[in-house]
Amino acid sequence: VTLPVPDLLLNHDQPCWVTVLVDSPGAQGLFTYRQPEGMVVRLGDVLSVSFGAQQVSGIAIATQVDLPADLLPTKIKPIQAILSSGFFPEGYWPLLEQVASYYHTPLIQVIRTALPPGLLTRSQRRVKLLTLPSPLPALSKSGENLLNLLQSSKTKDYSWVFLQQKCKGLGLALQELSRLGLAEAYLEPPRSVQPKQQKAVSLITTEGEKLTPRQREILTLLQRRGGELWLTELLQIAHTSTSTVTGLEKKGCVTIAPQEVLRSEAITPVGQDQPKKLNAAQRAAVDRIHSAIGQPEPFLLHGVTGSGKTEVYLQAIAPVLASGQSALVLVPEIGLTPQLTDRFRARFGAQVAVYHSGLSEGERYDTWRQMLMPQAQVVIGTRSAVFLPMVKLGIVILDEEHDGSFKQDQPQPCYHARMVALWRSRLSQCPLVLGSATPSVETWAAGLRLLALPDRIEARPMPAIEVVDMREELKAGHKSILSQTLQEALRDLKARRQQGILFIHRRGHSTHVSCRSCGYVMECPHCDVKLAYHQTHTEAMELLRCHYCGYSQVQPRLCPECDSPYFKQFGSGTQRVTQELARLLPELRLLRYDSDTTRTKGAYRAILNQFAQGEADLLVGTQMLTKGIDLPQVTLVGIVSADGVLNLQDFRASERAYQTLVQVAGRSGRGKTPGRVILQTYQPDHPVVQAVIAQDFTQFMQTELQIRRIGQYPPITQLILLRLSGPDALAVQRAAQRLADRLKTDLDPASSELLGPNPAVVARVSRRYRWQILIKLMEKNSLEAMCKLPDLQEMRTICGNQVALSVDIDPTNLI
DNA sequence: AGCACGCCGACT
DNA sequence: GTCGGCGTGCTC
Repeated sequence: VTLPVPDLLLNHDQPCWVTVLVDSPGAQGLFTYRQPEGMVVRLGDVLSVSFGAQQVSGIAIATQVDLPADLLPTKIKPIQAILSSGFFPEGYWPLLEQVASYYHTPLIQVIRTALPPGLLTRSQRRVKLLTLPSPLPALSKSGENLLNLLQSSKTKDYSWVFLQQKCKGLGLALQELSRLGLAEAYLEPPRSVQPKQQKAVSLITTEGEKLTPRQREILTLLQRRGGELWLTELLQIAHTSTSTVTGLEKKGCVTIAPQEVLRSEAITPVGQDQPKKLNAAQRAAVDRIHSAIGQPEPFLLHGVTGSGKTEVYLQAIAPVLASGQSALVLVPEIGLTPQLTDRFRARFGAQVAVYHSGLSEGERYDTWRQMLMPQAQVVIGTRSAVFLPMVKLGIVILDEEHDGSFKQDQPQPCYHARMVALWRSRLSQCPLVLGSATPSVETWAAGLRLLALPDRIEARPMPAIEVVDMREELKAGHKSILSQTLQEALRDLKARRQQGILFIHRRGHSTHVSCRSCGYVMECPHCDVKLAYHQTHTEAMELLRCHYCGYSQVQPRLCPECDSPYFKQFGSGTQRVTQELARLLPELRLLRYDSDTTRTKGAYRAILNQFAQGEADLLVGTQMLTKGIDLPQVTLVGIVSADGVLNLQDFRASERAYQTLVQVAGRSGRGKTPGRVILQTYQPDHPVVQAVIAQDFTQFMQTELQIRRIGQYPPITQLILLRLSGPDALAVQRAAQRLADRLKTDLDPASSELLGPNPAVVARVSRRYRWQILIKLMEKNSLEAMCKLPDLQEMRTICGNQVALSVDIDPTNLI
């Protein structure tokens, strides 16, 4: 489909048929609808149409004067409603098309990803309980079952899909209940997010005949407040009621009209901030970005930890805003970087908006609309923000560009925000700045213009990295997981009233639970993975949770296999370390910073604030500590064990380990006092450890690229991962085989390689069996070399309807 | 997704 | 001989 220029009005002189891209799972495609009289549909509008038995959303794509010959006019249904108009700015469609074609995803699915959630909707079939007669009539088994199920719900109302899973023979059971008048099925109409309206009172004149003293009072109050107030505000300030104000409206003194209000996150007031003085490298970087304004030039801003990248972003953006254009700033996880948003707000004030999945549907909808306004704005957002419809985009910044969360690997499109950002910069003719202390191999190899910040700000030194060989510790008879060196350093910390960070790597996210008597390991009943142990801090309950499907259960006291009481979580990083710390250094005050303690909203900020105010000496945490937190008072970073990071089995293992270690180490010595890093490992000679100590990024990249070249891995080659899954193991395996056979005939063996089909590493998730096929394309000429795959629809047909297929271009997660 | 249509197995 | 399961296909 080629999408239209959105602003064309449909022609009303002739009978007008509208081609609609319908959003329905089974039938993504184009359907023709009639534009009813009195309705003005614009191309690009989000519509509500009836489709089969349900109401679905669709996008107006094109118009036709004549109906295609194979369609009878009587079959055509009218458009039900326009849900939203003008949601796509000019020049936006090519971006969606690019994403759809590169990532082999149906266009409507790309649109669904791009638009704020809740805008595209469909009707839902639901069942609700009507009455409950006290002498219960005789019911069949399934009827009784359904009745009980409905009663157990608070709202006495369930979706059809949900009941289908719970209740065998649902159709029959419902027929029975509805015959007796007990329950009924209904179609819930689609409900889409709408702008929030509030009544506003505007002053027309303070003069009028027969005004009461109270009314005069209100008018002067309104005048003093600038002539316009929300009705609710006015009522509160003037201590009056609606009737008085409507009285004023009748006398023609004021108007009361609904106005759109924006639902936006409450802004925490932050102080004013002035541009800081730049060092030479920062100055050069800012200047080069400025000279590229108006051109689609991509830059790699490679600045060591603490080199002041944020200040470069801020000053790069300033003239863009001054010229009336907007800036898009992408970050890995907004919750983890409250400090960044604070700095942007302190510099640019109310022009700064945020956009991420933590916002409510209404807030995301409103931010989207806000971005359609022509004035200059800054938006800071996560991956999905790359699709925000900035009208005049002047610069795109992608911070921590190496971070894995920019890649979506779950529903299609499996896009990488960095790639989409590159396309946006081209379509908007504006520079793109990729920033990182540890750029990804892909970006490094792409040969972008390099802006280097080799030194920390104010010429502060990089922290000294000391490696502690844990084998020597053991030989010397020290069995603690905290080496003598680290213990001393921690003691020293307390003595000097300084603060430190202790980094613990937990493989995956957490630890598993096993029996010390028989070796039994708790696994998820729906997936082929071990359950992870979590201690909930609210209720002192021990939970086991599956990270793949969300299943959770209370930790059993005894082993389910052999009833042994020695049934405990195993190798827990955080817990073992905190126990050890309590034993060896009881005077040290700790704060935990990990997924268990930061689960609730705002917890990150709270913990960081506590730490910043000196309520603890040591911050103990996991991976999250690597994500761009800036704590100038930290002088010591301890890495309890680098080994967990080093021993991952993936061609990107070295790259990830290097990034993690360098980022953690970089938290040390960002303030005036020089920092120190103590890295404990059993493999001090490991090349990654050596590279981290040497603090020579270019050298590390050269070696790494060499390894990728020899092993024929990305970015030298390009990967495509086809994931198949379904409830029937054999059906999935056979579909994978059929698909692989078909691909073999399509792909040129000289330039590509087919690996698999193989069962996925985690072979079962949520009771679905998973297989995968990996395609390796040997030649990769540009960052976005396109590959020739069979049509998605065709591949899905080969898989059959009980096996789902998803295409992941440039996968980063091969599990 | 939700529904109609149509083909096989268990019951009156 | 019929009822009702569920696999297949269509929805402007």
